[in-house]
Amino acid sequence: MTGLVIHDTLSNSRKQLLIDEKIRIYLCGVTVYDDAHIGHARTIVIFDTLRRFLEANGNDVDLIQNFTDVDDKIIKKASDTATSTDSVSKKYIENYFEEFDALNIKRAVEYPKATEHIPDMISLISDLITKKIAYTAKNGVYFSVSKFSEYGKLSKKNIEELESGSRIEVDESKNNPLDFALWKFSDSSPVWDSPWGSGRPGWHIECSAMSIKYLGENFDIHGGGRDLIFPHHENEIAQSESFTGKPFAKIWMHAGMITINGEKMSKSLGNVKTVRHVLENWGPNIIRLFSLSGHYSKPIDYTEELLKENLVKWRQLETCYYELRLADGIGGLDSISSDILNSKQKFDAAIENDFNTPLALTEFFNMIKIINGLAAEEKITKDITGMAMPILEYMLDVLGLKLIKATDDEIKSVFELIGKREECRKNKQFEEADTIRDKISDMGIHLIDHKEKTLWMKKEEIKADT
RNA sequence: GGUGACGUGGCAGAGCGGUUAUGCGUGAGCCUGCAAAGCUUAUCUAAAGGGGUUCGACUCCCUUCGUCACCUCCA
Repeated sequence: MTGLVIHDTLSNSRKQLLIDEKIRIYLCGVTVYDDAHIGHARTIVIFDTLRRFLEANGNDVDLIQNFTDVDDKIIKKASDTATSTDSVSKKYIENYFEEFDALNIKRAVEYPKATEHIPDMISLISDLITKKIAYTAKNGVYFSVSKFSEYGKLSKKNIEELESGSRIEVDESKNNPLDFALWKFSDSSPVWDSPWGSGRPGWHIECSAMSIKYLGENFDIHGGGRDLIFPHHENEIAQSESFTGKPFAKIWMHAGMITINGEKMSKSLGNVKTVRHVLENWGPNIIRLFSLSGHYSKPIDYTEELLKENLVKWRQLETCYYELRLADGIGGLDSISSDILNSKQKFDAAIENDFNTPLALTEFFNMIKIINGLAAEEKITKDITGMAMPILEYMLDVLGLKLIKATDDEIKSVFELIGKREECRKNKQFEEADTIRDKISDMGIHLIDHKEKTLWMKKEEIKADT
């Protein structure tokens, strides 16, 4: 495969993802100075799902995601909390992995850190200075925007308008207010030596240096949140293309923001929901479903209603999985196999069509409805499980969803208790039967009484508080 | 002010120049000893307003209004 088509921000058109032996993706990660929030989670879930889809279909994916671990905000946090910048970034990187592992995000191939790539940045900057595209001024080394004629091509801005509308405090030492820092002079920690004086790198240069280092000069997809289009990605293009003389990323893919009451989640508005908080209250699966419930390019409003809707769907999915898994009926496949194959085909087609996950989820849950409908009639057979389960598991894998599995001990005791309960029910000892049911329920296991038999499923505990 | 995007039924949310998207919610029912879960069925026939183009527009063009994002660190 594949026929994957993605909307490219730069050309403002849909582009086919061309596949050589490897698909190389660079995702702009987080600045590690504070807790990650649900907005970070959505962007990362989107790219994780894209990567999972490609891999599930037999492609080799090189996904690189950086950590920005040198930044003014980290410095501020360190001084506010009387620690070092290292310990600040270390702490939040640890938190990051804890939370995003819990979210079932596949680890990137590499998580390069800015602080570990200073020499790469310095050589890139040196080259730009040699080419007279960058210059040294009082406060640092700057990229001269006027030397890159295509500046603004990503964000569709033109330089004159930017200059007139600029709200940046004008730094008189710069040639042009739009010029951005490649290297900032400083004597206080964190600080590195450079040919131009001690200091630290500007923000944008790390992504140019690290993406080129790990993925080459021209790679497949460069991703991040929409809010990075300007200035971050615009500047990356300017630096990288000036450096290599080649087009940078082939496809620029940008994820929409999470909003609250229609407004972007941000610190200044005080409407931030941390990943940790949402994980505690809704768990990883609901977050993933929620994150994919709208098209990746559009905003999603964080509301209890939407979360609850996804919780309802999650419960249907749990039922479906256990109905399939515990099926022991004998019989044929009926027409269901073509329905299920159809769902799989539509699911893939939706994702290939500019990563249309809301449509893919519709197909996914449509398939679940078909299976659950059959289950309600007690018509699930081993043969049906044999054909449907691999497809269900494929979709679960692509979506990064993970069902809670019961331990062997739990399964053993559940079987015993179900047997006992059946006895009680036969003897019309309903109080005892209900007591046993409560006991099973305390184990997080839910019983499904069919006509002929009782099924069980281990349900994920979800508090469902926003 | 500039740039970009968007405005679909109570809510969420796709596609498409001419066929019911779909889901949630809500009503009724089935199953059950009772529940839960699940299922079945019904329900809303929606496209911000105004102009065009067209045999025909939710889908294309123009315009008014509205919303959001970016222009400053930001996923």
